[in-house]
Amino acid sequence: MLVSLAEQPGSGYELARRFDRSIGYFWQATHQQIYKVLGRMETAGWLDVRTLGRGRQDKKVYAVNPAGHDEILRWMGQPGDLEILRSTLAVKIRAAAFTDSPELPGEIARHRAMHAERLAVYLDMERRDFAAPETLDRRGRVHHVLLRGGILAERFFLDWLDEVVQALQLPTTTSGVNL
Amino acid sequence: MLVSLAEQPGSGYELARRFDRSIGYFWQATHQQIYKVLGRMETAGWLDVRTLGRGRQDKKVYAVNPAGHDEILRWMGQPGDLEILRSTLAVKIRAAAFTDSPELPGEIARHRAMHAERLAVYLDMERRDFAAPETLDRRGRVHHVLLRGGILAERFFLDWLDEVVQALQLPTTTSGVNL
DNA sequence: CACCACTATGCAACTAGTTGCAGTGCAACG
DNA sequence: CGTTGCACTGCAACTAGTTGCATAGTGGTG
Repeated sequence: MLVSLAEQPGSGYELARRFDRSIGYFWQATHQQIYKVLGRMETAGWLDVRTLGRGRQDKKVYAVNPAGHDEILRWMGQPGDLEILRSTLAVKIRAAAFTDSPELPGEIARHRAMHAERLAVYLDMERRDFAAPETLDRRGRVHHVLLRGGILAERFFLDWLDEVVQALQLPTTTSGVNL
Repeated sequence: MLVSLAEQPGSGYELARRFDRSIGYFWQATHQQIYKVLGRMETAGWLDVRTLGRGRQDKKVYAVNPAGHDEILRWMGQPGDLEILRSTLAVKIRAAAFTDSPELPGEIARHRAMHAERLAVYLDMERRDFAAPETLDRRGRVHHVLLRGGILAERFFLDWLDEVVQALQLPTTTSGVNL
């Protein structure tokens, strides 16, 4: 999976930061996870490494080699799992059918606010980097459509949380216009 | 987390099946996972067990006791992680910026079809079980709003995949009207 | 009555992912 | 020129979750 990201070479650290952008909405990984996978893929022979040892500071730059490229194609060829959605908040809401937790409304509001903030960030990115979608090349269109996924996802969460607030007849604290 | 589901008593097997319904859209677990967590929670003293041993067939019915109920309240009191979205398909799409995989369009169509099918199932459930939302009690409203989450989620996936198809200028294979 | 599907539980071994810690070297701030 | 912050890598120990297997009773079909 990380293969697809080492596609454009870089160090583990850079990869971790890149995760926050491009596909952070659809896949998340800590730097630990990345270093582990990087190591595994190196021993599998899919990556080439150059160690830039200026001084004693070691920075390992990984690049996908032909074997790695083959592996990507093989992986893309086989069917993958359906998208996974996971929400502890939903479980808490479920529990609200039985239990009365005074903190739940606040928690819902918190989630709503965070999703709203993310949406704002993503929309900003879209405005800045993808102002003219028609002029984009394939690479640009791919990046744009992934960002679109992030935007639609956040909108989904907001819409849903608004329905939740309504259904539980909670005070409409921070609900407002989305777009 | 499973606590909230053992709220209405049942055996591990029943829990696993219940997962497929109520909150399957927001949390998934195999029966293995459930048996493990059930065991852990029993030793933690949050559950009471009655073993129905008709013949030698052992069926363990779990029920949350007061200590378990306290634990649920405690858990609901602390802030939880943001909703997590995870899609290997998105990673493959990302890879499509560099690589040309002949199977990718089919894979996208497959995912789209599966999401469409799920959406149809959920809408059916809504039509059958929640025809008159105004008449629902708290419990019913909670179940309904969770189902709404599933519906909105599937719609989000469909919308997004349609954008993907358009962005990659793939033949519009199975795309159609959603609702 | 042989076979299959379903209800029902669980172990063992594994992979994936998280958390906490720990270190280095560089650049900027005051 | 000491401290802070950040780029950079990694180990060790853990929790979560998956996969494959084993087992057993029950009810229905051909």
